[in-house]
Amino acid sequence: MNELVEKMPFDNKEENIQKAAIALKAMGHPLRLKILCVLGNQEFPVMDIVDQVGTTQSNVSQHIDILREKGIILSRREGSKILCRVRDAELLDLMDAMQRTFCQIH
Amino acid sequence: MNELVEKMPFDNKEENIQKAAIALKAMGHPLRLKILCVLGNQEFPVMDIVDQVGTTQSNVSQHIDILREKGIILSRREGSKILCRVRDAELLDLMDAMQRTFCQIH
DNA sequence: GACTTATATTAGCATAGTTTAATTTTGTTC
DNA sequence: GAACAAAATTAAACTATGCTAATATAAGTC
Repeated sequence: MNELVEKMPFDNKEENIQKAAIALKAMGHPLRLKILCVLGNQEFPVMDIVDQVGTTQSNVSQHIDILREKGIILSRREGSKILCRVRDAELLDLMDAMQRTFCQIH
Repeated sequence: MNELVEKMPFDNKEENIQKAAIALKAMGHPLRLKILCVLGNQEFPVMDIVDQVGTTQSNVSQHIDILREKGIILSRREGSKILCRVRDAELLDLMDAMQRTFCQIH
């Protein structure tokens, strides 16, 4: 139809762009990214995260809520604690790639 | 020093987190992400991008400025046109990985 | 140098996101 | 069920972003 279509290696369907932008936006906040880094490939209670990131329980809770809402992290209750973890291994790999791409000297 | 340190596979140095968060935030906007998808691995004048993304020249110009400022895209003048492109191949690879991670059915 | 094309800049307004502080809910232990 | 611990919720204040419309700059053409 349009010769530009063939030249575009990246899918630019509105729906996909929206999805990706929502996820990137969720991760694109220093405190939320720090929460993700603290979690890494493990599962931690909210309390532990609060201790690591250096802000209030309320603030962490709100940011965790955003990450959960956007599907970046999962959480489950265990007794009186809520355990959080990064969604899946694929996302952990992506975080690794992000680190390499954005945190090296260019 | 602390047994948690060894358990953390992800670098959580403040400086790196800041850097990555800034980049992710820049990419985490639908219009900016669309600009990046339109660019792909090619170089295009601002005008072409405006035509593709469906908003005003002023708006595109401002978003391009943000992407440039955060080091996501590069641009150069050629005559009366400004040609834009995604920073480097590594970032293109990352965009590819982002697509896979965020745009597939999970 | 007037006209056109391409891009950038500015200011104002509207909306969204962030943090703080206080309160509430949920679960556990005695 | 009182007291405590863990997490969530709410509201208010603050800050940042995004968009529009208008204007400015820069280069190319006649």
